[in-house]
Amino acid sequence: MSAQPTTERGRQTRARIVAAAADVVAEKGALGASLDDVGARAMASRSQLYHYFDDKTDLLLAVAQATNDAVLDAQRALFAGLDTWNGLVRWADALVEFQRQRDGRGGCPIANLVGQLGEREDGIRLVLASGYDRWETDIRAGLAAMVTSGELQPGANTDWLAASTLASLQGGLILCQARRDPDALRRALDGALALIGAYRGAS
Amino acid sequence: MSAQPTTERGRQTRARIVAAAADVVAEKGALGASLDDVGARAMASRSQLYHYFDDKTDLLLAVAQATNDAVLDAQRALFAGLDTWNGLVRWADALVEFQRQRDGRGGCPIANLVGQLGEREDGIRLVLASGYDRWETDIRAGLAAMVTSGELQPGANTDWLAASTLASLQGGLILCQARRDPDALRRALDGALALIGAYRGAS
DNA sequence: TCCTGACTGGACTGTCAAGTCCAATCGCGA
DNA sequence: TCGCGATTGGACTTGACAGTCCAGTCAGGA
Repeated sequence: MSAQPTTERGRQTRARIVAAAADVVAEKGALGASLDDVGARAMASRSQLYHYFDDKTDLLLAVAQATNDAVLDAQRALFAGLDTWNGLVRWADALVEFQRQRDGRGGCPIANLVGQLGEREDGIRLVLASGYDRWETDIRAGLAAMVTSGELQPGANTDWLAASTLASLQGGLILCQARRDPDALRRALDGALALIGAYRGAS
Repeated sequence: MSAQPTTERGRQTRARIVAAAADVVAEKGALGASLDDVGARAMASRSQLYHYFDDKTDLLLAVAQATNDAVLDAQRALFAGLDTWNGLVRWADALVEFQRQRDGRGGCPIANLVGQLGEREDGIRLVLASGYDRWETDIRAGLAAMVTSGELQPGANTDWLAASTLASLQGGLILCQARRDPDALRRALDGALALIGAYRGAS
């Protein structure tokens, strides 16, 4: 069984390993990432890796959790504004702008892990699914607030709209990634916005 | 340079290798698929692999092309009906039903390859992007026919709607794959249908 | 101070996979 | 039939990587 660090030094070492592993996985893929790479980047020896993690799969599980946190934390400020139409538009604009800065490279880190490990590591798949759940919940909360404030009509199905919006985002990111074309994400999100916009209050 | 087969026997061997490789890649992932696995499944020796393909990357390129063809060919009959609203609904229903039969497993084979190889093999990424282009083109052609027939309003932007629909489908498939929940795809496609539906003729 | 458990260093092993090589066989065209 | 290029068999080389092992060092509590 992998040991939980009990000292401050141990916590830092474990955190360094996970951060390094996330980097290496992003760069070389989950299967292509070697523990030698991870150890070198984390300035940690082999025994440290096996002190804190059972095996490579256990480490990848931690990487999946860290990836969820990174993706969602990066949007935290924008999520807070999702309770107004303008905030929703700003969120979409920011996502597109981010892809533009990266020239359409990279796609969604969570989706990449799903593609690499989703069919082969059920535990990791579940972690990634929980990341999507959190994402969808944040979107839904914003839409629900817009219903409460009257900015969206009371009849708007926020469960469905949130699910559909996250799907548009994820699909837009894949198309953007495959084509290196941020406009693909732009079109996808414009579709999601148009769908939500159909429920805007008459006011 | 990899040799193109000139005899019938050679063509069959090459085809057997690509089919076997596609199977193994689907099962174990692109990096996890070993040439020994592929050779065994294709009843082909190591020299046969290297006779028809430069290296593993070259083989994976052929697998990507075969995957495009498989995904699009499987929908060919449904694509033909995309020129009516009912045909569009049937297409969506068939995609959801297919995921139900698989218990939400597998996701989109093209998207899985993007996640595994998109950031590391540019040639393969381009092949996969061309698969998406063909897919989007088929959807767009159906929508354009609906505009021509008057089933959609003349102002409907078929480029945008096709791109947005494919994104909803791809995103729905990823969410379905991560959660093992075909309803995630259902909600995503319902979003796409609702967006298109907003442009249906007044008739 | 000293003891103990947490933590660390790094060599070592066994396995497996990509790619090479050469000899052998097949079958079409002259 | 004969020659030759296309095709095939499979052993071999080389390197990389996951996981093991043991001998340490560190630091906080008694």
